[in-house]
Amino acid sequence: MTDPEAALGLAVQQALAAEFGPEYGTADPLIRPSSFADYQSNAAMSLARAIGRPPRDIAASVAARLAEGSASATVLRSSPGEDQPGTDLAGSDLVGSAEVSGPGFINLTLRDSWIAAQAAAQLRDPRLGVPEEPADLVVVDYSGPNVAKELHAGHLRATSVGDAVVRVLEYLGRKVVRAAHLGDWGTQFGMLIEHALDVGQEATYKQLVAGEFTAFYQAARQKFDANPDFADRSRERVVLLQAGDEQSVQLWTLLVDDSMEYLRAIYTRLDITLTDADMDPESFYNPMLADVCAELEASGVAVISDGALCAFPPGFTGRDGNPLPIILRKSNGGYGYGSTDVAAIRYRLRDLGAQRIIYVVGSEQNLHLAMVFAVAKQAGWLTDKASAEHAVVGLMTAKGGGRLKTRAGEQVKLVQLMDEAVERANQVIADRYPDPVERTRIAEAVGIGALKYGDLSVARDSSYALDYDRMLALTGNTGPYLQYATARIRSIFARAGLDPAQSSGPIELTGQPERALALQLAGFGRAVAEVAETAEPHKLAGYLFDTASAFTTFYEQCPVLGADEEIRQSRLALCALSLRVLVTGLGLLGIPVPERM
RNA sequence: GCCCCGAUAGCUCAGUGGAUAGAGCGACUGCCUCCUAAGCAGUAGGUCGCGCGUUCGAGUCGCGCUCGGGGCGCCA
Repeated sequence: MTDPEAALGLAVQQALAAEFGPEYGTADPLIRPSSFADYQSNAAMSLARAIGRPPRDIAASVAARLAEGSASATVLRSSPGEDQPGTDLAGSDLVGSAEVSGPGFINLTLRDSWIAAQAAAQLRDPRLGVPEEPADLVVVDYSGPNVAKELHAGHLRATSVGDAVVRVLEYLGRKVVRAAHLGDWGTQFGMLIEHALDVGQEATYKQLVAGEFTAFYQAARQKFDANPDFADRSRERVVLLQAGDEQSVQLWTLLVDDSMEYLRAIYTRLDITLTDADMDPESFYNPMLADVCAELEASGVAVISDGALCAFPPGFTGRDGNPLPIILRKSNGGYGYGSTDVAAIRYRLRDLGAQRIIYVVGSEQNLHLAMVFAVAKQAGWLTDKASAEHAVVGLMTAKGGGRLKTRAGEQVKLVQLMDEAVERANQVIADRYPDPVERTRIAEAVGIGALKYGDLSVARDSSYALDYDRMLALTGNTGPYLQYATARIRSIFARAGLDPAQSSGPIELTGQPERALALQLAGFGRAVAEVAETAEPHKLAGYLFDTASAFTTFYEQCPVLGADEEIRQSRLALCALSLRVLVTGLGLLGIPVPERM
């Protein structure tokens, strides 16, 4: 099983090396999808100057060599150490035609027999052609839940994107630590505890058990903003809490436990793989904070400024042009998010041994995270053996494009969004399934699928308005479209009384829709690997949509069950492969796949 | 004031320095005696915000603008 782009790239490199010398065997073959052929190589133009010949001449000799299939004579690896088992490059089997066009494009068409063989191999491969990557440890920080605050619509993206990234990394063989950095330890908890003391423990318990986090939080917040005395008490209360004061801890535990129950329920319904063990509460870092501060102060990374312990990573300046700090310990002795974030990155790098940390976090934290990374570098925790990256998540905006204001009631709870999604799906299928249980199950899968796919199918860093019609669409490039393709495939097998898992071909491509589908399916491994590399699930979403489109075209034009036996077997195999790619891909995005719809 | 992000079809968005910039929605025209019409085939719709530059070649890279969003010391 070989990725066509990689196979062609290697073939072009071999041709270049054979024609112009071994130094060109490592040049970028610039393989791109083409509207004039399966792929094109643009290497002739980029190498014209170095080789010292007109691009069309270069293209012509490469094309001639590719067409005659002698490229396999000298086997060159694209880079030393990069071993690709199964990259069997008999050029004569691979390239059907190579033609020069325009200023020096080489239009490359694959042989049908090669594509068919790849599809057959992919069907036999338990990994569907997805490469295996080293078991490096990757920490993915995502979702960003808070104790005593309900998840709102804006949490959806950081949650679904992070979860998709996690699933993809694990599928590729990486070792992944999920970290939902649970906000449970900041000033706001001083505020909440003070408020709880004001209203009494009994009333607090009642309100929280009823799930009215938001109301409770907002009441506290209002007092905090309006009443300086209350605000001061709150800040003092955090210090007490962080120092382990019994009464404070007791009330805090109440808040945490209730919130966890709420989060478990919503993650389960959204099919998010986060469990209790993946919660990475800020309070977890509390015992490390003093030591982190001591270490940074000893190494000179942190200094006292205005009574607070601050790190001033180089290159960051504030409004007034002065160096900008990360506050590690506040002047009253308390710790804030700067402290825990710095402690967390030390823990992840030094204690867990993470080789990569991906922060799937809102764009508004860009500066803060850049400073955290800078401090980690200064401290010597973040070296060139590891990486920390901010996978920026776009902000959800109000209709006009500004901030969503909680006060103005613009914040929509994530649960409301989910309910509405399922309700819309329900309406579409209201008269479709006799069994109400099955109907409910399908509506749930379709609604949640639409919601998640809607968020996962756009670049994660684009900001976006809360728009039900857009987010919950059920037709077109949507989750249900992909789900529907799988349901149709299953229906074919069900009608014939066959098990897709038993379908093995052989595969023979008798027409354009079959050929296009098989070629599309071959790109699965590349699409998955790309998501891991960039932490951008929308690339997989786009790939799956193209795959479902290719399948649907095939479905419309190539009857399966009514075909002659040989063609029937081949088409059943293509169906089986399509089904596995789509189901696996949707699984990697965390989108449920109903059997029928 | 400084920093980060964005501006592509009526709307929402893709787009790896390559040829004639693509989807979906919406609009319009067709398609259910045929494996599920949540579908398919087709039509219309673009000075890729503006200017200059780099390049054989720029929606893509650089610089300067305009407009919008976000951020910039004890909230997270």
